[in-house]
Amino acid sequence: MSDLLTNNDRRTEYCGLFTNKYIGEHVCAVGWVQRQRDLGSIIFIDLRDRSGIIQLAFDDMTETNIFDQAFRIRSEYVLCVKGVVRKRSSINKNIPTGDIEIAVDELKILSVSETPPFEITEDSEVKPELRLKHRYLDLRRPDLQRNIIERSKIVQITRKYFMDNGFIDIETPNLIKPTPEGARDYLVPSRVHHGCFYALPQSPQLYKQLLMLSGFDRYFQIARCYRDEDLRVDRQPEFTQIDLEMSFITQEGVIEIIEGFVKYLFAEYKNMEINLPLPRLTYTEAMEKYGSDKPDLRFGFELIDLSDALCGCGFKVFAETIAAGGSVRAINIKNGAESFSRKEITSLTDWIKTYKAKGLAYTKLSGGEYSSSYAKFLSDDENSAIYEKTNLCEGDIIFIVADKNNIVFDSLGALRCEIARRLNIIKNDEYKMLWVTDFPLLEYSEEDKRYYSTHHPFTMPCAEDLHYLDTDPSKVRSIAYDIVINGMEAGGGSVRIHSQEIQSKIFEVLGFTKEDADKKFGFLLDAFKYGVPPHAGLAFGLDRLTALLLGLSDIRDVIAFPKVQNASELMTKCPAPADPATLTELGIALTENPEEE
RNA sequence: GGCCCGGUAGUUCAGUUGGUUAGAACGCUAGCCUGUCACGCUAGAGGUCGUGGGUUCGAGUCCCAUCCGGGUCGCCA
Repeated sequence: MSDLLTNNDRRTEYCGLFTNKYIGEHVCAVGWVQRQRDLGSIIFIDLRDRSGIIQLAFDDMTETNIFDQAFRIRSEYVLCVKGVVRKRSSINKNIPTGDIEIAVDELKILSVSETPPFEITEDSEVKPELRLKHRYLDLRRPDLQRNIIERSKIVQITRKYFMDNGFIDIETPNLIKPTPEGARDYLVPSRVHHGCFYALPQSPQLYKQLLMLSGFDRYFQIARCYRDEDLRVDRQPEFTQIDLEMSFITQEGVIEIIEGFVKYLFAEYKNMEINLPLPRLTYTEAMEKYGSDKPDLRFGFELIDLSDALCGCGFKVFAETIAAGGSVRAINIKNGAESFSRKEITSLTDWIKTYKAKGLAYTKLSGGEYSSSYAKFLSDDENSAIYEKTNLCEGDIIFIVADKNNIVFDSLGALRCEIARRLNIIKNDEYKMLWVTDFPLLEYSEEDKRYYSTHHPFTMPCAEDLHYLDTDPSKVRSIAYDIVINGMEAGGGSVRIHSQEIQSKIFEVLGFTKEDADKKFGFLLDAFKYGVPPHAGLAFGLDRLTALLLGLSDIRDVIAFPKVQNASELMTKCPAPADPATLTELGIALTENPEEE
C-alpha cells in the first residue's frame, strides 16, 4: 500500500536545487526514483524531479524498518523523504548536487511503479512509436522536459515583447465557418443544425482583420491552428502560431516590429545579437539565386544561369530545353570535387529525380583533369563559357540541371541543401535570417484552369501591378513577406486589402461569382462598408521557432502530445469511431464502417 | 495517393548462401557486498522473429499481401 501525503510533508526544495547551504538542515524532498544502488549495508537512491537529482542515503544510522523499505524501492517509485542534508564522503562532479546527500530518517512511498517500457534517461534511444505510446513517460526524460519548459520561456518572452509594444491579446473562435480555399479544414458537425459544420481555424485570419476594423489597432494571440494535411517533420495537424495584426501600417511597419521581436527574442533567450535590418530578397531574386522562396543562407552554392551561353548548343538536352522556354542552371560546389565519387554522383542523380529533374549533369576539375558527363557534346567555346560563368576552379565540381524553370529551381534548390547536409558544413548554432518579399499574388492551376491565391485572397496587390489583374494576373505581385531562418519559413504575412472594390476584384479574378463571394465572405464585404483602417500582419510558427532556438529538427520534440504521420495520436488512439447514438444525434450516417479498434 | 527505409527478448541491436536448441548489451528477478553515483560480483527468467498466406525436406532469412512506425514527393490559401 502507498503512503499518504500530509500537510506536514512540504517540499523544502526541488531535488536539483539543494545546495551546500542546506547542510545540517532537516529537509523534505519529493520526486521519482531514478535509480537505486544497493551496496548491502548501505543503499543510495537518486531522487529526480524536473529540476534534477538529489542522492538519498540509507545506512547503519537508518532505522531498520526504513532501511528495509528502501531495499524494496524500484525505479520510478514516487517518494516523499525527510532527513538531514550532509556532505558526501565522495563527490560526484557530474551533477550540481554531487557534493551533498540526504540522510533519510523518514520515508513515504507515495506511489509504486511497474518497470517502465523504456528507461527514463536523457540519452535513451527508443523508437518513436513506443515513446509516443507512453508519452507521459517520455515527457519525464530530462531532454524532453527541458524542451517543454524552454518553450514556456519563449512564449513568456514573446508575450512580454508584444504587450510592451501595445499589442492586445485577444482570443478568436475555434469553431468557425469552413473556408473554401487553401488547406483542408478539420470539420466539426453541428448538433443543432444537421448537415452543417464548423471548421477548426487554419488561422485566425478574418477575425483579426475584423478586429482591426473594430479599432483594436494592435492584436496578437498565441493561436492554435489546424490543417488537415499530411504531416512532416516540421508540420503537425494542429500547431501554434504567434499571430498578429496592426492598423495604419505598411509593410515596413510590420517588418520593423517583427525585426524588433527577433532581436529581442534572440537577445533575451540566446544572449545573441541580431544585426538589423535583416537582408531582403524579392521572391524572384530568391528563386533565381537559391531556387527556393525560403533559402538557407548558411552556405553558398548559388544557382548560375547558363541558358544564354548554351542557347543553340550541340547538346540536344540543353538546347531543346532552352528552346522550349526552360533553362539550364548550375551550382558550383567549391572544393567539393574530392567529395563526389562516381557512386556519390549516381546517388545524387537518383535522389534529384524525386524533384522531377530528368538528370544531373556534372563537371569536376581535379588534379588538372576535367571529367564531365556532357562536355564531349559541346564545343570548346561552350565548355569554356560554362567554366567561366560558374568560376570552375581546381578542386571544384559543378552540377547542372536542364528543365522547365520550376523543376530546375525545385531540384537545384533542394540539391544545394542536400549537398550542404552531406558535406556536413552546416553549423547548428548559426542563424541566418532574411525577408523574402514581392511574392506573386496568384498562381495558375493547369489542372483546375483557374487562378489561386499564393498567400490568401485578402492579400493586397502591389499598386503598380493592379492593371495586370485584367490582362495577365500572373504578373501581379503582392505586398506579402516571409521571414526565413536557416532555410525554414518561420513566419509570413501581408498587407491586407482594405477596400471593398479591390477585394471584390480579387474574388472575381479567382473565379468567384458575386453570389459565391457573398455566400463565402459576405460578412467581410459587409464589414468593409463601415470604415476599414489599412492593416497588415504576420504569423510566426511557434513550434518551428522553438525547435530552431533549441537546435532541434523535429517539432514533435517541442510539443507535449504530438501526432504521428497518419495524424493519429498513439497514446489516446485518436481519432476513434464515434458512438452510434452520438452520430444519430448529429444527423450523420456513415457509408462505410469505421476502422476497427 | 506515389516512392524509399525499418519492424527479432522489456529496450537497443546482431543474426553469413535458407540448415541443429535464435544471440549480445542494457534492463528485470534472486543472492552477496559499507561510499556508490551507468556501483560491482554470481545466478536466473525472459522470444507466436509485426500479422496472414506462399515457395521449400527445411524460412528470422526468399516471394505475395497486410498492419504499424519513419523519411520524402504530391499536398500544406
